[in-house]
Amino acid sequence: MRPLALAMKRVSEIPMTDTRFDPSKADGRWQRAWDKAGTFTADSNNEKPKSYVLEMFPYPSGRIHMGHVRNYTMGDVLARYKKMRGFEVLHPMGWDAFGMPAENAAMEKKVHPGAWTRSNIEAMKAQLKRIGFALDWTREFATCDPEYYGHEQALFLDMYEAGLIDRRSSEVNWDPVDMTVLANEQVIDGKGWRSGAEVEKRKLDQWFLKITDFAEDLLDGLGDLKDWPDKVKLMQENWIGKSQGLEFGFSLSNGGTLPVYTTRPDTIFGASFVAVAADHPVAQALAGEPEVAAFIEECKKGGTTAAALETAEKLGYRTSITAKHPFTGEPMPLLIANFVLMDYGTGAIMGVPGHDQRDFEFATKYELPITRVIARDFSEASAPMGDEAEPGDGVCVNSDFLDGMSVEDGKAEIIKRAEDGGWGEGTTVWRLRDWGISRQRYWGTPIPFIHCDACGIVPVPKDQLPVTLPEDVDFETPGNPLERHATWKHCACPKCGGEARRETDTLDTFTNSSWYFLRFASQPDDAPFDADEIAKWMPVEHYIGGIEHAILHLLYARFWTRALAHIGKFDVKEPFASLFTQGMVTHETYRLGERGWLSPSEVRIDGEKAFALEGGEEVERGRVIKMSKSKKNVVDPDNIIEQYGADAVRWFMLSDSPPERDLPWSEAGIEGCYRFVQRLWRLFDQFDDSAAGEDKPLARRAHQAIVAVAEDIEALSFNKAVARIYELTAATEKAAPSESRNFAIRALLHMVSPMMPHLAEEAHAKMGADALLADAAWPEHDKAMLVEDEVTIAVQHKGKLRDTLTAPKGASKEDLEAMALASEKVQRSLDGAEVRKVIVVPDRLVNIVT
RNA sequence: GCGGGUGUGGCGGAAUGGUAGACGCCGGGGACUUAAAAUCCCCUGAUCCUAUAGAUCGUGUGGGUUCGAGUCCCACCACCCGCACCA
Repeated sequence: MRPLALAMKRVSEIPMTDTRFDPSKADGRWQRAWDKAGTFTADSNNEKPKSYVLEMFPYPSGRIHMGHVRNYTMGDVLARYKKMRGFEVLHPMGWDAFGMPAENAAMEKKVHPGAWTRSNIEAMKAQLKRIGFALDWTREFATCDPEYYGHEQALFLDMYEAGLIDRRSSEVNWDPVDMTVLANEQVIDGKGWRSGAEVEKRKLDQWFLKITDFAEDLLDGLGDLKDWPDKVKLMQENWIGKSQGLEFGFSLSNGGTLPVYTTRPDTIFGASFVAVAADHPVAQALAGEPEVAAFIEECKKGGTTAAALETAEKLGYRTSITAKHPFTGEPMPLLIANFVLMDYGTGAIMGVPGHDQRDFEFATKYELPITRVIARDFSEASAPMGDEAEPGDGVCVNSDFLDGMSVEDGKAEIIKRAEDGGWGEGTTVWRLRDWGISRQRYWGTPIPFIHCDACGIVPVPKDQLPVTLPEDVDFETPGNPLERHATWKHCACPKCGGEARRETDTLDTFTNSSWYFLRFASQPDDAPFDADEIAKWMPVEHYIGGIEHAILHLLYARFWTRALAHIGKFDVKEPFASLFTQGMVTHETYRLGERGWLSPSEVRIDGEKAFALEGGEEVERGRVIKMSKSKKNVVDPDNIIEQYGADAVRWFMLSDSPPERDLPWSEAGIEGCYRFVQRLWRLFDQFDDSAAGEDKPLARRAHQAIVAVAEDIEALSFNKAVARIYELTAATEKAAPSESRNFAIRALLHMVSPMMPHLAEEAHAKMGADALLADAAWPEHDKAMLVEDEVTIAVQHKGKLRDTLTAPKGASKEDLEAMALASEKVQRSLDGAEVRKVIVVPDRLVNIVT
């Protein structure tokens, strides 16, 4: 730790004086004042326009980290700014409290997941309070509260009623370490998103939410999300994966029909084989033959990781079956192929080697015919194929009646003929799958269903909700504690009264976060939410969180909102009007041979080099990457706040880096922020009631800053707002006392109040105010003061700057040209050359062309 | 492979087609002080130079459009992210 940091500790013990702001006293004082006054309690019963500012609620892992601080500081500035602008602001906080880590803790530390979660929430809430966030804590809840998940169960039953929920046997992603099913979205590179274990395929009875019913709607809706990052919209679009093509049947030589799906019906005359997935019924029917069985086994072995797929060789097995081409009637071989996926399309394809790279590689290997049916130009119909497929655009060739047609027309023509002939139809295929939500875990929302031998699957009657989790569970053995609990699952069938069993699966935690924003907006006891309140607050005006939720959470939340609107709960389609994905907080890494990674607090920086505090050896300074426990490059917010106060940390979070990019944490940076807190404190102290007189240039800068900072905040360009505040601060410091200077000081006080609320309140009170600054309005600006009366004109010759001159605003082109030519520097540059043309941009520049 | 993003001083980054490097950090020099901390002031892209002046170069690379390009267009390079045997 650097000497300055040590000095800070002493500083905090020095009483607050005119020249020193003491956050250790002020922070708590104002946090209590806001609490007591209910300053940030949202009230829907007034005429003010409403604004809902929301940050993605945290998982209560134990400690707040810098990423949270950055995320919530941005939201906090927006919430406080909106309030200053006359909006009634809803800015709530809660806890995404179900999930695996609680169960892992239960296994490792022998604590109940609920107790572990509750104590984490308590600790993290205290941390958030210390940062002074303008949150409406009256609406706080945790998703593990029975009231919350009980309402979730009710919504689940409503969705079941409406046919949006399915129970079916399905091949699922099974995580052998967490011993649970995972959604496709939770499988990353073939591994479980939490455990990192290689995911296996299993067939299980599962509950599904029919998100695919909304595929088209979810895709179309992206078009309306004007204030979402294009990147996120694209990721969702790709994930939903709409593709249009033709589904048709091949007549097989064994008498059957094989449905295939293709997006390129225009290339049908280039088809030279047909291939099915290893687990396709046609392949399975042949599994009696030992050779086929062996091949199918071989196909299953291949890894599913990206690297494995990249290098995986295309394998095929040629069956004795042939398929008849629908137009030429030619028999084509049917193969079993490892690259055909059972769960996309029909699990079978027509192979067109000339115009699909995979088919090309496959055909080359198994010596199947490769014909050109698309060419760049009709005259190139007989051009030989190269050593790659040609998947691009062109015209149809060697294709009978399609010859000469564009790819697009060719597609339409084949689809039309297939439909007219009754052997196929144009279809849409989606990449998106239904959302499997069953989890064989304890710490989640119990699925409110009962299995009865006589009545089948029976929903739990709503008056029996919530179905709560049993408290007495053990985590000694792997698997689902609900399943092996002695009594919990045994119950009476609500229909026949006979003996029955509760569903022991719980809901995927992503269901908890799919509607929490609705519960924040209204919290009646007897219903999940109130439609009138929803109408007042929704949609969320600003939603801020990490890019890692671009698909999972954000797609699910959009789906739930649509589904609930679909069943008539309210009239909101999109939950989040604007979305902002903030960058990560990063830090340099330190590594020392055998000792491995060192944390920043174990390292002393000296110029270019770094040394271990313990032992003094030189340490290797590594890349600046996301703060993570494993690399030890973390900085604990609590320690920083204790040293520098909440406002310095908040200011750091907003400074320098644009909010969507990564923010490198540095000791020097936070010290600079602390210095600025103190600098402002001294400036605020110079507010002087007795000062008189006008300082027009300073007043003008203040008015301009009021407008510019507001624009920057609204654009979430906090780094620019910060820079402008620095500029106005410097100008104000230099100015002599005047009424204008007092105005500038007050403007600064108000402008920094969303960012450094404690300092601002303290200074505000010291200036004699008895109301809270948090309730004050954004400063007014005078339009007349925005306009300069003198401007600086750049004078260029040969495209280079030669001189600058000061001219009255609005000076005529002729005057500017004359002034420019009169410049000694310009004349020297011209050196007698003939002026051919002079370009004058009023109030900006003069460019002389010779 | 497909899709997207980024590239500007030592560092983070500013810049409606119009003075590139605002603002912050680092660094250097100075003032104040017995000394230190804190604070304040000045300098700080590179090169040349006859040095309070001036010139040239400079926003990943190469072209183009323009009176004028970090910004627009074309081609390329590097890095980062997402998806991926999706027919």
